Amino acid sequence: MTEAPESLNFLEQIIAEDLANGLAPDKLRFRFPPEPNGYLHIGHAASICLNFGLGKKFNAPVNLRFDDTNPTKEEQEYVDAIRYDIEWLGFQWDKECYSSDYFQELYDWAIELIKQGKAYVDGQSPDLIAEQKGTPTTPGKASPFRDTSVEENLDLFQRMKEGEFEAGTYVLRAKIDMSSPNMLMRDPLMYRIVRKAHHRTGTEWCIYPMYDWAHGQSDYLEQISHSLCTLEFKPHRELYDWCLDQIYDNNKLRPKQREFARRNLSYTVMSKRKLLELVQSKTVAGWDDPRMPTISGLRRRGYTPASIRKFSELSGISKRDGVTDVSLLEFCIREDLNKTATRVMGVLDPVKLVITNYPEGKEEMLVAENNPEDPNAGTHEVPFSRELYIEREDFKEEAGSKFFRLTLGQEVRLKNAYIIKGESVVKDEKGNITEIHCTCDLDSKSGSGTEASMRKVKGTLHWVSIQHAIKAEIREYDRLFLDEAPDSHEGKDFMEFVNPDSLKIIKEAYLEPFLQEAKLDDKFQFQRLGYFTLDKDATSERLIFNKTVGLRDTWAKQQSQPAQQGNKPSQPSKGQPQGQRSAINEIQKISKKYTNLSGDKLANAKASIMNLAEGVSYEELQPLFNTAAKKVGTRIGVMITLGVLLNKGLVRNSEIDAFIEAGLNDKNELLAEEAKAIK
RNA sequence: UGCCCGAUGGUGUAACUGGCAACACGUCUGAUUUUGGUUCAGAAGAGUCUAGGUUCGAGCCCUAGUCGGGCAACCA
Repeated sequence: MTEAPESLNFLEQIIAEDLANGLAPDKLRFRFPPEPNGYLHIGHAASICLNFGLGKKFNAPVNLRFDDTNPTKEEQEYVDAIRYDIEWLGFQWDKECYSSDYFQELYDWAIELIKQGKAYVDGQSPDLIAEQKGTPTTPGKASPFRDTSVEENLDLFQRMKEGEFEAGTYVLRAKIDMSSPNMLMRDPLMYRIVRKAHHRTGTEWCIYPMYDWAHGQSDYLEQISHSLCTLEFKPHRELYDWCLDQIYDNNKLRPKQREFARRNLSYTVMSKRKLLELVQSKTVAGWDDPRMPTISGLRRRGYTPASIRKFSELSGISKRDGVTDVSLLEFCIREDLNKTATRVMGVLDPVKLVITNYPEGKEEMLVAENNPEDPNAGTHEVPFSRELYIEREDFKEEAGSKFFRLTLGQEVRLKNAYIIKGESVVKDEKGNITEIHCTCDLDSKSGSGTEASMRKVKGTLHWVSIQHAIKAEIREYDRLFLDEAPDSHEGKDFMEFVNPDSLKIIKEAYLEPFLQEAKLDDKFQFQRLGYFTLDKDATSERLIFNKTVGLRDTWAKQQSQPAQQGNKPSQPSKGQPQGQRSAINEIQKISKKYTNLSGDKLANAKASIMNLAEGVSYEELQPLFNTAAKKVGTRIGVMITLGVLLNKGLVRNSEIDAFIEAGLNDKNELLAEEAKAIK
């Protein structure tokens, strides 16, 4: 009977509260308000999924509104791209709106404000106006135009509209409060003159409203109930409300602005300006370069709409800014593709394998399962013959017992084919392996049901038949930046962290012929390698596949651990290394619950700490002197450890004395006791 | 020097509004496996920024600090 308590994010809670306080459910309406000045990225996807998700959850319409009040930056190209991306993500908007649809209403309201003495035309230079604004800590000064008469303001504003003045000569300002602690309330600009054709209104207007005068009013006109934006707009809320106050009619719904944290992804940047810089500097091939965090880039890379929606869902919504690890995004796409991608075989770094006991000239078609996760996915045929390619790294002449691949004298299975045994290698004069010779157990054909075919072997390799293989270009991508948060370093430009090896092109890889028929949106798993999708540059003569993401690879992980190779950007490693625990960590762990113990258990804990303390250095211990007073257990553990170190000849210093002194004076008897013992 | 916002495992979020700090990713074991994938079972990892206070009881409420972020575009 009791439902699992559904956990709402803070915005859903606000909406639920409004509903509980009497807001009619059919009044709910949301909007996604992009400025058409760039392409959508994964951060926008969070906002899209939030707004459209809310619409779905509360059964409310969601408008798509292009916030197009600045013709110097905005273009139809972006409008089209944004529309496409949202639909591709799987969302449908109710009304398609444009701020520019409201230019007339906005203008009329501005006239009203002037008439009420709440707005004035300012003819000063931008510099002067900025100077008069003051600073966050010092109040601003009134403009000499602040007290211009209503009639004169009306006349000036009219002439602004009619194009009598040059761009930059006059602006309309709201008359609010030049000494407000909120800089945005210091007589903000409402209108400026811009001499540029607008992508929708053409040259009809030469004055354009600013964001603050347009956004809330647009929400109001569309009767948006909840206007959700990112954190940096928080200070705008006061102005948003002020603007609404000027025009608000009690019979209508009053929109409410609320703010949430934007979604950042590790190892990339997310601002349109920086993405544009990557494009313009030719660091990437375009907005839809598969390394870009744009929706179009992710799409080209092979990400699915479902995976991006899942990512947004798992990331959640909050008011605290942070960086979400790309591993979550990768998890989402693997999860989706594992269930849907067709399994195929392709060899990226080939070495020739000859099956010496397989008849020359013979070829046979073998059956390959399209997707083991989906019994209804069917099968396809794959040609087999005496000479194959296998992956170079799948063979070692001599290998340890942990190598589950082909070695001399060992058996492995060729996926969907036969069990083979490595026999000998052919090398060139430099000692490079040019051919591997093996024999195969002709009774072991996969799916034949013979006893031989059921045999357990150490590993399974993917392969292609040389004579049947088709060639293709493969593009593998690595993270675009070497740093987890490339734009978070003061004094360093994010471009310094660009990963020079983010793109690896394999000009000639060998694929099974089934792939000749691949179409643009098809998703494949190249078995044991990863997920791949056809690139839009591909033609039937020249196939090109993008690697979306690799399979999880515990083998590669093991390999790179001891060597600690620097060729792959290492995982973020803040704090303690995981998996192993040092003595000091162990002491902390035991100490934590120290005060809950008594009798034998207490004695045992103390003994363990003293024992572990033998392996602790002063450098490790010293930082723990700052342990919060309330973490008594930890401080006791530190005190005991300190005692052991002092016993071993550690020289006292002021830090140590201070720590002991604090312990002596502590309310906790156990701590005071330990302190006394080493005083 | 002002105003606003935030702070919970390595990361992202929860904690039904004061009651045993949970979930996911990641990490590590083990089992299964014709993908070193998937799946399954398990583990480690948090004294909830600090110091006080209210309370039988505080991640949550109050006070004061600390740290981080935002705010002075004719951008949105």
